Amino acid sequence: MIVRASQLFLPTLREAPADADAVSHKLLVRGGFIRQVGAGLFSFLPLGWRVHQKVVQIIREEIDAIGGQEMLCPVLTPAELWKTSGRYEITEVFKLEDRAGREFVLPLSHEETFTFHARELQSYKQLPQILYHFSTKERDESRPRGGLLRVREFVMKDAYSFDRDEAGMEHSFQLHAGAYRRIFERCGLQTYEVEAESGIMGGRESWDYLAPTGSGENELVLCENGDYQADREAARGVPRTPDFPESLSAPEDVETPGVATIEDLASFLDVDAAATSKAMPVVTADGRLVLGLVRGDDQLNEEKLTTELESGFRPATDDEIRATFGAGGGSLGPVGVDVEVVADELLRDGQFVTGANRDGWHLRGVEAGRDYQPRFADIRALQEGDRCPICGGTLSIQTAIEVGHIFKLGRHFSERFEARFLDEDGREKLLVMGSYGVGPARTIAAIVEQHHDEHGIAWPEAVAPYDAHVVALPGVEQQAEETAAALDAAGRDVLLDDRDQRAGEKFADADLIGCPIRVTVGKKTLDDGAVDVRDRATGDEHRVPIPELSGKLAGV
RNA sequence: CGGGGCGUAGCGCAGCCUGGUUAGCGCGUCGCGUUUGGGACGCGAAGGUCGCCGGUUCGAAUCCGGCCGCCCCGACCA
Repeated sequence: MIVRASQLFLPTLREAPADADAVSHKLLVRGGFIRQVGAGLFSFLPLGWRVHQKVVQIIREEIDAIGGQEMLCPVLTPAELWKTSGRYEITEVFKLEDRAGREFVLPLSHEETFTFHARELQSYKQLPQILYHFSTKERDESRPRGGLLRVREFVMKDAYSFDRDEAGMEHSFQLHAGAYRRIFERCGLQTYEVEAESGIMGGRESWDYLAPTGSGENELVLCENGDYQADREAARGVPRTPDFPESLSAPEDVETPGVATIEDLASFLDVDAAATSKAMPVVTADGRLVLGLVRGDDQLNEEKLTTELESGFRPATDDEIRATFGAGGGSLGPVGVDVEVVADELLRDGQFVTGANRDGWHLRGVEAGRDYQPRFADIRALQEGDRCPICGGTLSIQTAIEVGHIFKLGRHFSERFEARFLDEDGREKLLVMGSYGVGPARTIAAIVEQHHDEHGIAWPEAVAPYDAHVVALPGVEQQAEETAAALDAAGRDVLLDDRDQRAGEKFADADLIGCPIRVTVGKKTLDDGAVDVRDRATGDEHRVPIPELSGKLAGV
């Protein structure tokens, strides 16, 4: 196929839009792949949609290969389905009514609808099943950001597996894990498969696929020796051992005027920050006030505490703090107050400095178990400098984009929808489900984050908008056409830049758009009856006679 | 949801503080000419409800109030 740039809707920009921050956002907009319509809302222009479709096709092939069956469910969904599942209350769900007042939901994924259909599965003989579709998802995000990284509307491939038992679900889950690895590999995207934090739903196992990038919302933890990888939210690191002062037989008051932060406290008392503790009062969804306690040099991991409390929570207000502890924020501690204390595991052994619940005072030598009775849990966030839990190697943290997420759902939805089947033993049982999502747009953003230089994008072949970009310089239009035709005959999709522009501008656009090879046709080369073939990613350039083009392409 | 920033031609911006010609600049666009292997040059031209509504004033892009939109940070570090 040959497409002429002179007739293509391909508005490239010399400068990045002022509101773009992420590299992928800037380059996709500048290259004429996408345009913003509103916050978190993007149109895919012709070139962008070609890339999107290529990613979609790769996903389709890999999911089909594990037995997936493509179908299509509606976006507009009766609210009743969501009330049945219990997800109607989720804040990010878009809700609307028709003119008769009937309630609808715009789904953020399609578990409800697929489970609704799965009720037609009646016998174990029909299992397992993998059903999927590509469809538009809507999310009322509090804050869209980073171009394609977090949006309010996007196409997602979501697949659902239905099995007769856990073993079947495990098998379906592993099939998808394999498919996902192949999908990202084919897209030229480096990803890491990590266990995800299950959060408020609790108990469900899920894996994330994280692509390390320059910008993103996730943090990937990697061991220098390659034997450990995790999402920072769920990562287990081995922290350093604190330098404890001499222990005391009982807590001792110490006056600390004006000391509000851990840093101040450590230097004022001349103790290791790791030998202090930090108290964070929170209020759970059902109104309980809980004191979260972590080591002074640590940070609380909100997800972990949510899991531990089996409830979401918010920070306590100043008034609540004052009423419960009799002191302000900087002087709180677990001793002598009647509140539930959840202490991090690291506070189990040793003596720590804590707030005294008296403004301007702290306590030295506070010991869990002796001076207060906490519930212990792992609620600290992993931090740079922690050691690998497997080999003791150094852990690094880098930003990443979550491009895929696969869940073992179990019977959560089948129970609510009463999606049962008759098993071999004659008993009626609930379907055991899994769900598997991947976003092509996010995948594209991640690919750009991983494959670009200062001039623009360098697409991996499998997802490039066109295989070759033929730059036709003035005076050799005829030969440029012949070159494009030769590439086309060799089965390549060709973008032929036949615009009446200067060479520099065409080269700059070619670099920006990022097709894997650029073929320059100009007077300089024509004496040899040849063209210059340049590899976008490496910059290598070779002169190739036109008749040999199709044969030479593989080894540019 | 909290904080900060921004909104002036297709894109990127200045002007606003200190109100007063016909609202500018660069890029892009259109026409003519010269050019033509890394974003050329000359001449000419088009293109603006200064985000919206209201107020102050003889006079508002500029000052005041309200609203809308967009971006960034935060929504653990008490």
